Amino acid sequence: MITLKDISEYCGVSNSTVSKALNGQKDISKETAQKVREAARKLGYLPNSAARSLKTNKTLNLGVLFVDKTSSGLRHEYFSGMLESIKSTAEAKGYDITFISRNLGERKMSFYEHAKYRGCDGVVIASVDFTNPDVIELVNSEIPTITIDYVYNKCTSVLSDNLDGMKQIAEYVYSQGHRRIAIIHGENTSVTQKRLASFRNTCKKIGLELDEALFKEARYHDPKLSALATKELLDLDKKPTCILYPDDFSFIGGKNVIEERGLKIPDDISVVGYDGVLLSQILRPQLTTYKQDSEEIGKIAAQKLIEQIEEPTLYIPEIITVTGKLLRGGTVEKI
Amino acid sequence: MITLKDISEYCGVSNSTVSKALNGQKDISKETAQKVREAARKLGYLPNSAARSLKTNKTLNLGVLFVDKTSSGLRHEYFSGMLESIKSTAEAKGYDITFISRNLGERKMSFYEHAKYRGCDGVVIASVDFTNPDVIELVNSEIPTITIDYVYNKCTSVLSDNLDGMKQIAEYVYSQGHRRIAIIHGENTSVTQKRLASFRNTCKKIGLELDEALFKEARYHDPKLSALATKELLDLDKKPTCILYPDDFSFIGGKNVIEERGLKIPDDISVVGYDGVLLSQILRPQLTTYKQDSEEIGKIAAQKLIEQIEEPTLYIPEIITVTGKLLRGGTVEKI
DNA sequence: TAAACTTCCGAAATCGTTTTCGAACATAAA
DNA sequence: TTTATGTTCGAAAACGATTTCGGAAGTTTA
Repeated sequence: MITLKDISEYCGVSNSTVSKALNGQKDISKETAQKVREAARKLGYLPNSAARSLKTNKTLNLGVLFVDKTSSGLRHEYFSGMLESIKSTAEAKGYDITFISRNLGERKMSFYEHAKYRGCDGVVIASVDFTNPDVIELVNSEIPTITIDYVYNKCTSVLSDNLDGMKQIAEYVYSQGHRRIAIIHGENTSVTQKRLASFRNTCKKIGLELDEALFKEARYHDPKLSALATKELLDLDKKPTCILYPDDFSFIGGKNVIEERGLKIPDDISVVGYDGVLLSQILRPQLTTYKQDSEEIGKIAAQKLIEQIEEPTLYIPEIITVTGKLLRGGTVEKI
Repeated sequence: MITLKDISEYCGVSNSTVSKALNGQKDISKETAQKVREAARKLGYLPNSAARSLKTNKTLNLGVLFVDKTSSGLRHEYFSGMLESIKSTAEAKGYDITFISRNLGERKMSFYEHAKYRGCDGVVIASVDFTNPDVIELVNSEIPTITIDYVYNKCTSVLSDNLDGMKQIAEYVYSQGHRRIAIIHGENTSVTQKRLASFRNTCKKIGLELDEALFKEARYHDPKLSALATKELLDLDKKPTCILYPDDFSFIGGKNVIEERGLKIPDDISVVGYDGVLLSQILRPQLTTYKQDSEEIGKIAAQKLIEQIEEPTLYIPEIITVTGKLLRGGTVEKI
């Protein structure tokens, strides 16, 4: 392994000179710096990140916390897309990505301990149970953190605009003449709460009275539960003319039930998804849905986290909302 | 930050004693070891991984190389499932996962340099362009590597059994009476080559003569291209009775075309996918497909890599094939 | 010419571990 | 009693970088 020492011997200068030259300190003459850099290249020098971070207390390493209760986890395009985006943004700024988990071998660690042990400069928290004490410990620690789709008091959060999403969906569906709009919503999380609140609010604003019978719960990303909910809705005396699904993938479950009953989308019943995953736009008719900009969310999260790491004194927690876009597919019929 | 020194002062023993006690060396008396461990717990000691790996040259860190040309990358369930599995297997053995990329900040690095810089104890290589010189450099380096779905001479590889997959599909479809079987295959990769070879081979074995007009290429994970290929196939004078798709997701593209033409699956035409992603089993009728065991693949890859890292002297490169399972959905009609 | 700056470089301390080797002591064997 | 053996611990040297501080030139100013 080539170390600083090898270079210094090769160049006939000291250790410190080499280090400084390579790091672009300005108390090194141009000629020396040039000579050192060339030698480094020639010898194939690579800095040792362990040694470096031991001394500097920085690792250029970002943790990501990506666990979820339903364990659909990375299988969900919203998260895998976000991860890709976090990754490439971080890399462009010189940071690597490490997954934070709770158990490292036999040893059980809290998330905080793990992040600390790995020396993460910061952590992106997404798709977890935010009420978990371990998560809270991490957020309250000295390690810079940023959360996605959840707000804590003291750390920056990036939110997909669920208020806007549901508002746009509700308004659009209403504008197409629908008055009996059913909503199948996910389990009780802050995201679900926002979507529901926004739905109720928007309905109220446009003067649509709500029928509690049209509210059904079905866990996210679970087509079977959505199928069940769809059945219940279709069994109602006063059937909905439109069903909003918790996410695009879950919609497939509903779709099956609808088609089983010989109903046609959108002629007999209209449907709307949420997320705007690839699949939704491949289906025929294309699914009307709200596309969450998971890439933008990931990008901003990484950027803000890195800012916070590199300029801690300028840091002010903020809440950043990333709006998505209503994709008007062909699953909502004008009536 | 609590260091060894703090513990040693607290306990009134030396640095080395603390280190040895914490690492379970046996030249420390039970009483001392006990005392030290308690103090460590009480003070909230966490080892500094940078310092540790500086000294030991081990990081307990695994790199994963996950880039692909089509950049569907982690969005593909095959890979996201694999990653999850690699991650949890590695974690159980005390290893973390870091993504390896090529650019760290302004500095362009080769994959090898990156892995070396981060001190990865080993690297899992998947879903990349395996002919890339940078990948080859990494494989040929001193860093333990393991490849997925590609074989190099000197490193262990874990392969999804594409030969078996295509064989099972072909045999099954044949057994259902199909004689004009079209195959839409992915771009020219080693995976595609294997599937094609297996298809041709199986057909030959069962005495089915091949019609080159029934071979179409459409990039993986690209429903539009599959739709195109499907059109061409349906425009043939002698139409296929069954179409094999490169993957489940691409099938959706074909499905649209088929339904546009007023054909019904499986009554008018049979179809088969590949992968066995969640979606495929949600569709109605359920897609007949070959489920690749991406979790098993990830698990074995992580296990073997760790073995290689921890017992380098016992290491012998091997080729491990993970078979999947034919899922008999409802998209292949008996004729 | 002396004083005051600059510019460029190096010695050495330091980060927090692990590990080697020998010391000290106790115990067992001769 | 002497010798050999075992047990338990600590001093000190690494690992490979960064950084502080001061010294030696060379250059400018008074």
